[in-house]
Amino acid sequence: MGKKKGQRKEHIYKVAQNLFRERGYAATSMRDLATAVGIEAASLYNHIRSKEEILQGICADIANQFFLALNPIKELDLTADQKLKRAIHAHIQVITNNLDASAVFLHEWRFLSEPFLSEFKTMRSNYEADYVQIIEKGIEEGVFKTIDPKFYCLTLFSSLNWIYEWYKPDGKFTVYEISKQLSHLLLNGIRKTEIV
Amino acid sequence: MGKKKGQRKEHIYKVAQNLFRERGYAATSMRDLATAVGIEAASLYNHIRSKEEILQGICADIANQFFLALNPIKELDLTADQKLKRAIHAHIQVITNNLDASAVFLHEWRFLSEPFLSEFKTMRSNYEADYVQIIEKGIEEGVFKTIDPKFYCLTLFSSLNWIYEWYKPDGKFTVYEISKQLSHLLLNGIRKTEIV
DNA sequence: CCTACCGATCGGTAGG
DNA sequence: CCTACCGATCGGTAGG
Repeated sequence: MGKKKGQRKEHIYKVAQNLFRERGYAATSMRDLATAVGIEAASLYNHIRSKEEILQGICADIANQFFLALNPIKELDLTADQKLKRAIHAHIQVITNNLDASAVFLHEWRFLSEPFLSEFKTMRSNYEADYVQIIEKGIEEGVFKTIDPKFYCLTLFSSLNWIYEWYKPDGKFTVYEISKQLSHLLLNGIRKTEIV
Repeated sequence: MGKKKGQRKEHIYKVAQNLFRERGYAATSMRDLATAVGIEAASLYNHIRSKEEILQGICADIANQFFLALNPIKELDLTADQKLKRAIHAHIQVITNNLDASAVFLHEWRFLSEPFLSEFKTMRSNYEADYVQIIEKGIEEGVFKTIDPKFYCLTLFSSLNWIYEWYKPDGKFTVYEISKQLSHLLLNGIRKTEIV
């Protein structure tokens, strides 16, 4: 019984992730969601408390996954560029394993109400700070150029967080190839002979 | 008289750009817009035909600006990396000169109805194709590594199109500095010694 | 540019 | 999980 109800809830979340991604959170009605699930709108409330609860669940889940992927890498005894490579790979894996949910996480978080909105922003700041730290260490070690760490970090994330837009699980690139090429590009650029 | 009405319309568009960016197109009501403008909701319709007409206007305007900025550069007799640098600078200028409108253009276009939606997608494809062409030429010329042009292009745009999120006109970086640093980063990476 | 109002749809609840 | 329904709000119109 409890198991069956959990499965249904799971299903509602999966469908919601897809609809919120495709149409946006605000433009997706509970009737849209119910129809896609195959039940009446009122019946949704036997499984979830509110529309926003679904959004909260999606955002918390993805946030958690990002930290679970990054935390072990932080402790490793590696040079900054190797550490950054691993972090990039971990981040890409979370996105490609959760295409719909990642898209919602990245674009629909602004519809969270307090205190979830503030929690989200704090969490995101912490995550970015971890990356900034790796980059700062790399500059100290002389592995990286003396670029502004925050600026580099924003550029890096923009590239990583765009992947859900074009990545296809059965496309021409594997996750490993994307990760390798993106790391290479952002670490070494595309120009053959560097002009200083 | 006609001039006064045009000014009001202009003002409605400016306010709409800001609201659509902050709250999203779907979550912004015509009453929100009217209140922010300082009139009643019904009065908006003396200046605009519909909510979507505003979105269409914003998207068309920004699309036009991107092409106006890029077209003259395409004809120039420059190496691919120099041409790409100029294109990047032009693209960044359009975004930083139209922060609200660019954000709407980049994220709210999916609420366009047909035929505007199809027109938008075609236009965007053409713009991307212009960049791909520059990159392909650079690979032929031996200026660029043999990276996948489409892949590089997507990464490039993701970095450029993220700028509106953090750029502040009175911030620590000028538009010229951002453009220079971003070109440098994406052309040369951040690693000091390239590992092949 | 306003008041007054339209039908449609919204998130959610009552009660079974 | 359903039928029936709530008050609120939506984009937009009529008429002045």
